[in-house]
Amino acid sequence: MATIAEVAKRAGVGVATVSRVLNASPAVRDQTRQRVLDAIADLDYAPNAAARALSTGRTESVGVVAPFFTRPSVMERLRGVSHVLAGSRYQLVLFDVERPGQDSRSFRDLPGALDGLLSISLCPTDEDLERFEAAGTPIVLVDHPHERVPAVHTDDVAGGRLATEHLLELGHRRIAFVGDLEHNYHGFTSSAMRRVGYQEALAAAGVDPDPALTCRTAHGREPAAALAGELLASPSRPTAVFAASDTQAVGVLEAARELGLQIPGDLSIVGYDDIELARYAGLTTVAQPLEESGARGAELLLAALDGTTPIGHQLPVRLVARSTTSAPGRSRGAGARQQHQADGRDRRRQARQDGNRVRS
Amino acid sequence: MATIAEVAKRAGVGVATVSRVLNASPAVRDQTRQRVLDAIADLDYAPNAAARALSTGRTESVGVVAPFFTRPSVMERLRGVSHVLAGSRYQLVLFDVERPGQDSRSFRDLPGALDGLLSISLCPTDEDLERFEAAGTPIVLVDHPHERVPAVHTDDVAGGRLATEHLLELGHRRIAFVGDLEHNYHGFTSSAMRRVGYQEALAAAGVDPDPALTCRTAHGREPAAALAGELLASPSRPTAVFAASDTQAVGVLEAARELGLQIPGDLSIVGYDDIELARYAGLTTVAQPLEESGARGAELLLAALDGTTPIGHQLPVRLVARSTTSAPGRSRGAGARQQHQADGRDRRRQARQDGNRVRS
DNA sequence: TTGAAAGCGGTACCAG
DNA sequence: CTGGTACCGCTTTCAA
Repeated sequence: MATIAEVAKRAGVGVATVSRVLNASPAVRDQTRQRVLDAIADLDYAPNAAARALSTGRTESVGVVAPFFTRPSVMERLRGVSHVLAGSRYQLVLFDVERPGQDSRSFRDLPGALDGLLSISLCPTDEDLERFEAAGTPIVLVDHPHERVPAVHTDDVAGGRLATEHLLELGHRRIAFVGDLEHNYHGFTSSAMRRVGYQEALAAAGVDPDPALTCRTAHGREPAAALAGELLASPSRPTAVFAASDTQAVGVLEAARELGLQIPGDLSIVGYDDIELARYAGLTTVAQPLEESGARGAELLLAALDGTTPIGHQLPVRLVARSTTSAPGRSRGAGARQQHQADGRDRRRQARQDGNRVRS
Repeated sequence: MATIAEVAKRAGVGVATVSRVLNASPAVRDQTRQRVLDAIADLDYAPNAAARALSTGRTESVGVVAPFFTRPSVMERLRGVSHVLAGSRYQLVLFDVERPGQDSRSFRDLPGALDGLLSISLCPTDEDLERFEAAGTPIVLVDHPHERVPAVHTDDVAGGRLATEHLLELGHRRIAFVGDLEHNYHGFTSSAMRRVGYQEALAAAGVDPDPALTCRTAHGREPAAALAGELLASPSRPTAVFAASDTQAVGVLEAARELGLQIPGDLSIVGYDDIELARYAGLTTVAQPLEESGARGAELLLAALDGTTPIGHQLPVRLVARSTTSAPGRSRGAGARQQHQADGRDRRRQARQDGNRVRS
């Protein structure tokens, strides 16, 4: 690979001039620039990114950390991020945080190696944050609110409430919750928040919560199916299940079918996220703009990289009633495209209408 | 951010020693090592990736270029790549090649900035290849065969044949093909190959091909739905459609339902890829191991990075009959879990059984 | 408008 | 085992 020195020599100029041409500096005579350009073409020269990074202190790349890359919801967010970043000069470096520990190692080294960081669903520790701040590396959070860091998030508690209220309104009283294990490292809290919303809604309706109906298991369709298998085999089985994610909801759906239960006649099911699959499974769910959240997060990060101080904001959630919910004991769907709007958006930011439009 | 020099000073040693500790060289007395380690901890030192890259010539990162990041099939492949890479020391730099041109720019600079490259579904030009070869940067292809470059691929022609034969066996004669536009830059050829398989199967069955039934449109559910809408409204509509991807098949499915057609009674549909959605849509499809292909590709690349010269191989495809196909005019599914096995694997490599196992 | 030279923060060779 | 030092390739003053 040719170096800048070779280009300079061939063009009969100094390396500084080549550098100027490379960086589109106006302070180069046209004639000179052309000689340099020719030399670059002749030598098939391409600048060395590492050398440039070392010299400038910037790497032209942003990191995206995402847990559970496996999850469709994360994939959809990533898609939004990728699209926005593809239009910028930054490269996207992906950190798949599947197992704990893996990330803490990375996080330490990251500030120096990256110009910015987008954290999806994960919340960096205060220590991590300090490190980034010290290095002047901006961070933006997606799917996790934060006091000090710009974040694009939704109100998971409100979402959980929404799902549960939908079931309550249909007449259900024995409503189970199926969510993730909550001893997550690094504050992956959405399932827990949705559970809180669930409990709030039950309490508000004066329904006595049955602890046996609040279930948690490893994320994924199969664990949820296994759990639901037991739950639904019980004589005191619930008439409805609110799952903290569509993936888990589909697991519950499978388990129910396995047991010969009619959906929604014998069991109503509400999911969360509205991933593409939910639409095809006809799943009633709490929808949030996944791809958009990623895109917004990336835009915020780009803005931060540009020197501005972006402020985060909340995206709306809404209930999408499909065919997995109905009144208990009935066999028809919830009927008439019933859609509750409930964006838990901060009222003080109500004005940001344009920023919060829901694509439907 | 602390530098190696500061650490050295604080530990009372030379920078070389610190570097040795950093790189786990055994040639350091334990006592000295400890002093250095302490200094590192005190200063909260983290090595600078750019400096290291400049010095060693290696960046510890591999690029993954993927077109149409939007496609579920690509996402599933990426998932496999990510999982394997997460277990290595390499970082994953993602290149989303949505629009042409975007990539050619990148490709030029890539060899220097990356230790290796994994190209998904895309085929680099010979020129690109030369550049990588010259830079000693290994490339591995996923979903695209190649003579000179290790690749993990499937036989798309065989897959197209498989789908079409399935329909022919059911008794269909008017079989349409719905695929991507074929004037793709950079050799994204799978749709075209599947079409060839379709045509071969028709010819082998002695069915006169009707050019009006071979359709191509932009990739995606909606374009396919629009196309199918016209195709199916025609009085001489086909009794079956083979779509070059599940996404397009779902579009056809929607269009058919829109027209009030019974599936599979009035129209049989076969997709391709067996993405997660296919399972829920009950779509008959040609399955290929998507996630596995990504994982395999990543393993190959890791092997190449390790100095070995890996050889690519072919992964099997098979038909999965679900409920969108039946004999023409009947209203039931294709029945008894009929599954054709047809991995178009190179017979000379037949021995590599272990490497080609199908997960079902 | 241009060139010389001093870093940027490591690695690795060469002495000792 | 350890330290000094010459690069790695580019950017960016500083002078000319």
